[in-house]
Amino acid sequence: MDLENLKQAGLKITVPRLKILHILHSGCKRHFTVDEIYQELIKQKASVGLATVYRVLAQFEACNLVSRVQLYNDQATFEAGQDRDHHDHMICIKCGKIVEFCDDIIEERQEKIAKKYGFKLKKHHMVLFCKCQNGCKNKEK
Amino acid sequence: MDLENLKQAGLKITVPRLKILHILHSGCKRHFTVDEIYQELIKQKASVGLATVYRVLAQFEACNLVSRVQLYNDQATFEAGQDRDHHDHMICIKCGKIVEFCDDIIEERQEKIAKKYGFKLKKHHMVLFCKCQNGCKNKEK
DNA sequence: ATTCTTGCAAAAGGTTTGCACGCCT
DNA sequence: AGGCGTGCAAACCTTTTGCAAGAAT
Repeated sequence: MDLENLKQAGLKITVPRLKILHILHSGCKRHFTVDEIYQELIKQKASVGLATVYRVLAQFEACNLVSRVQLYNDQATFEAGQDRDHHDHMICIKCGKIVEFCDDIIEERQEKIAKKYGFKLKKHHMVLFCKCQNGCKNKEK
Repeated sequence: MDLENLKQAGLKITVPRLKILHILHSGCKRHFTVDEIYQELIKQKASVGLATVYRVLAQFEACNLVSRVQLYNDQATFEAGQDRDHHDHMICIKCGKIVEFCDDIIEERQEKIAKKYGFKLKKHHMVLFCKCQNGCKNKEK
C-alpha cells in the first residue's frame, strides 16, 4: 500500500501527499506532467504550491511510487505505479494516448548493437510517436 | 556547398554564420550543444552573442545544414551534415563519445508494434546510453 | 518539542524576443 | 535608403532553492 511506502521512507502522511497520490491513481490515466497534476489540484481547490508538487514527486520517485519518464522534450513526466518492469512508450501525437510495451527482439538488438561497437549497454530511451488509426479525433497536442 | 544553401535560403554570408559553420565542420566531432558552440566562439575570441548562436542554428536547421537531435534532456543538440539518412544514437555516459547507427530489424519491429496497437508510426526517438569498453578513461559526463 | 512540510518568492538554467545600432548592397 | 543581421538586455518557462511559518508525531 502506498502509505506504507511513505512511512518506510520516513515521509509523513500529509494533505498534499495524499491529494497527489489520489490524482495519480484515479482514473485510467497513468502518466502525468507536473503541470497536469498542479492544474488538477487547482481544479480541486486544493491550495498546494507548485514547488510542493515538484518536491513530492521527487520524494515519490525516491520511494518508487512513481518513475520519471522522458516523453516530451519540454516537461517532466511521471508515471504512476510501483516497481514496474521495464517498458517503452508509444504516444499518439494527436490525442496523447500512451501505450506501454516491451519488445524482446528490440531489446536484444540493442544489446547486440552496443556490443558490436565495443560498448556496454546501460540503459536506453525509446519513444514511438504515432497516430491512432481509429477513433482519434482530437486535435494535435 | 554550405554557402549555396545559405544563399538559397535567402541568408546572407556573415561572419557569425561562417564561424559557426566552420566550428560545425572542423574536427571529427559532429554533435554540438548550443553552449559548446558558444564556448568555442569565445575561445576564438569571436564576439558572437549567445542569442545569435541560437538564431543561426535555427536558420541552419531550416535550410538543412544541421538537424536538431534530442540527446540529453537538458540542452538542445545539433548535428552537422546535410540531408542525412535516418539514424539513431549511442552515447558513452563516461566520455560522451557518440556513435550513429541504424538497425533495420529494430526499425521493422517498431512498425510492427505500432500496427499491432492500431497506431501508425510517424517517427521515433531512440538513444542507447552505454559505456565504452576499452580505453575510455574519462570521468562521467 | 522536535523534526518534517509547505507556500511563497526568488533564483537558476536554457531559450526566445524586443530593440536599436550596424553592415551590406 | 532599405533591409537584413547582430549584440545586449529583458522576458520566458520549467524547475530548484531559501526561508519563515505551520503541521505531524
